Amino acid sequence: MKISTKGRYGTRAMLALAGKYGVRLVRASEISEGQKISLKYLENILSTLKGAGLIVSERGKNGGYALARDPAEISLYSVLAPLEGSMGFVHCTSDEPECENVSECVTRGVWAELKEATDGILRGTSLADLLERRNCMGVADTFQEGSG
Amino acid sequence: MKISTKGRYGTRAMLALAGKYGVRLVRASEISEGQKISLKYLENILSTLKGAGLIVSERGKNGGYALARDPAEISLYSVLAPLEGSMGFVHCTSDEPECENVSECVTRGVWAELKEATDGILRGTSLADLLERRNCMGVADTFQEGSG
DNA sequence: TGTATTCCTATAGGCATTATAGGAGAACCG
DNA sequence: CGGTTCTCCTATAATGCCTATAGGAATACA
Repeated sequence: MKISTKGRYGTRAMLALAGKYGVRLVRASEISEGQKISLKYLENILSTLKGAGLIVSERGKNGGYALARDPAEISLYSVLAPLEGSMGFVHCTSDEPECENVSECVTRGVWAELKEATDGILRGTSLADLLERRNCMGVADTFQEGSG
Repeated sequence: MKISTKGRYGTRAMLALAGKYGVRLVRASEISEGQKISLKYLENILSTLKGAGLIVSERGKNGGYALARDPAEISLYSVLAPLEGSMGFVHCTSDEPECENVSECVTRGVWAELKEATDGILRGTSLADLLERRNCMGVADTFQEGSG
């Protein structure tokens, strides 16, 4: 029932990039320092996000990362999905659509309901939505997170 | 994002008990064999469920387990909560209500939404509901589960 | 006294998550 | 060019939780 650190760190990194969308590239080290995430670990996460087509990058001096498209066009679902591996509460509602006992499985329906509900929320929330919330909160340029 | 084996096994065990509610006690070994769960592991799970007040037990010969109350009065949430440890998607929406960065935390609101949605479904689904679904499916007395 | 069962505590095993490391490749700049 | 700064790639270590197992004590009944 928990979102992994990859999912949470990745979300924060994406928000950091969203804050500079259309302005400039952001170095991994900037995000790492601002959010207190290990640089190397963050690199792995950014690599996954790039593989998913969510961000673009430029190497070399003055290089860095940027969102591949507008923050309003990037849902939380699309960020979490590649980082979490699979988004189901049980195996058989995500990776493998069925198992030999599907016809007798009473609980599968409930797990599927859970997935539908959460998928809906995550698909319906974009990075831009979250940025807007931040503005309403009148908070600074960082995206701190506690022990969570 | 996954429900642990404890949560899933526990749910199945509770369904097995629900099937005999008001009829007789059910031995752990019966459930273990019927559902292909290690007896010892199942004992641990049943112990947790008993600690949560969901089931009662009798020792000794002819002993066994039974639901503490009507299946209609036992929600899936109440079954999963003690087995899963905490039902939040992040730490700060379950165990610790707040962290020092709560005021700046943009993502917490979304994680809380997820929790509300799933909690609602799980609280709204009772063991009796699931039993009824089984009857509609015209299936036998067991609660098999696949790889999930 | 024997048998069947729950109950309690400790501990081992597995394995995914989490994180670190080192260096290769690429772009810029003087 | 050569130095610097950055991404990028692969491998591997460390951690910790989840999963499972084990042995035996307590209890009930016949």
